[in-house]
Amino acid sequence: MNHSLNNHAMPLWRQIQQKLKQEIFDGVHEPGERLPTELSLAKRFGVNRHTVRHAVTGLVELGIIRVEQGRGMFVQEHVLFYPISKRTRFTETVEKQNRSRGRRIVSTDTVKANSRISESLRILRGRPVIQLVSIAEVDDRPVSVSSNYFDKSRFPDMAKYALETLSITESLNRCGIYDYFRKSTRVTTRMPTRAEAESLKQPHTRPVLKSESIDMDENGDPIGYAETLWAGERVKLVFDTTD
Amino acid sequence: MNHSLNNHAMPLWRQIQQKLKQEIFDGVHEPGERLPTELSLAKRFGVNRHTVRHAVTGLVELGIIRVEQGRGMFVQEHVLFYPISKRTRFTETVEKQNRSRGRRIVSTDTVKANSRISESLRILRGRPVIQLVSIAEVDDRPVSVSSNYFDKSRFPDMAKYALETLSITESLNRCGIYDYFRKSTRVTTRMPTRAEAESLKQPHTRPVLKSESIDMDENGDPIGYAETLWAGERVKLVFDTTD
DNA sequence: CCCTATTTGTTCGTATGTATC
DNA sequence: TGATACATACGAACAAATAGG
Repeated sequence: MNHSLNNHAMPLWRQIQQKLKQEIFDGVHEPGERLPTELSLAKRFGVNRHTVRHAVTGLVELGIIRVEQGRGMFVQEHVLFYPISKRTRFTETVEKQNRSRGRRIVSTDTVKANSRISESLRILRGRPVIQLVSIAEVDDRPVSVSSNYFDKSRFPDMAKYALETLSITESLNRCGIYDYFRKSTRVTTRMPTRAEAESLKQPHTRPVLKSESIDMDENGDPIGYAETLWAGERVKLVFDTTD
Repeated sequence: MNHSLNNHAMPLWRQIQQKLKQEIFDGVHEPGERLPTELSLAKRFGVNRHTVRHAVTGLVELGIIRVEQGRGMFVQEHVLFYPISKRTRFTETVEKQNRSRGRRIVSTDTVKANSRISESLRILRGRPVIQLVSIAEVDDRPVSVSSNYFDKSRFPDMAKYALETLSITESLNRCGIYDYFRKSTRVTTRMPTRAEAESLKQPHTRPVLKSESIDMDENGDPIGYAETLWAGERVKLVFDTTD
């Protein structure tokens, strides 16, 4: 019998559910952190393990808690809804969700276009392209690692501008591209390498989303190709096809 | 020295590359199958392991072979490019890629709308909805497992029609919906459960794509909500945002 | 590779209170 | 009052996944 809970004839499991919800809301358990085990929660509340499980199922349904067999229960991270439409802009997208954002340039380089890059940018294979590797962060946590590719002969100073402005959109502005549009986006999934998991600060046992996207100018000509890895647990790509 | 390869002064690695490509094209190694180990290939061609690796990297670049550290090299399955746009139809989509297709109804049921379903269909939580679980197959291999949800009060006979026609589009036709549109699609990734991996006939150590999609009628009112799991290794979702 | 400890998932059985007919 | 169904709660055992040595 637990007297601190036993009131109002409300079922035990519901009382526990509300208590846990409140604690998570109050920040007792941070997003992403592991919750106490079922057994220890059962002990704490003075109930059977089943009762705790019953309480938790509702919170899983609500997307507040995520359960992983053999690992434990975790407070669900706030997933970032990342809308992808004709005009996709990282900065605008995130600020609408009241999150802080940032971009870190990892490296800039000049490489030869492989088949995928050359097809996307409609240039010859082997031509020099500027590779821009960057990490996008939301609420001080990395959400994606991108490799952006630009035709070097068309945008010779992209690398410099990117390092100065830390923004793709702004860099393109300085190159004379005042507006651009998302042409297509391909999405797959795979397991990350150790290094990729490290960059995204996520366990390497969890999958990532991979997107290959092409941006174009007003004439429909490609201006940039990008391959982006997204932290699978913290991101939902949203495609709106209403118009 | 290997005399069967050594001709035309073509580099050994390139000869090996072409030989492997030819074998895969000829079906000696089936898509998805494991290739011989680097070492055994090296032995077979009478070259050093490095030479084989050099040959393989080119095939990886071309998307013909996939290498998984510690597991081996695999012939890349033909990925299905699944375009998602305003008008998304499974049948049309697949036939354009000259693949055979099929849909298997796993179960039909009447369940209560959870929060996600009710929000998507704009009905009250707990209202009865028809759940339609089906497996889509391409070239006799499952590519996705879908749960489609329809408001039971609006489409009371969906389950019956689906079992008869094995097609969502056709079933909606019989319900008086002669045209419908994709409203939005959300994409994430996660690891599959054992049962899900089994349904998709894929290793349970490989991730799946999850999409949550809403279809609407001409008036913009929702008519169906679906959660779909895609075999991550065999599918690329393609979002075209040109119009 | 096996082995072990930890943790969640599943399935039994049991008991009690409550609502309904 | 009795019969029945359902929700709540506990206990035990085993299965399955994970993590670490």
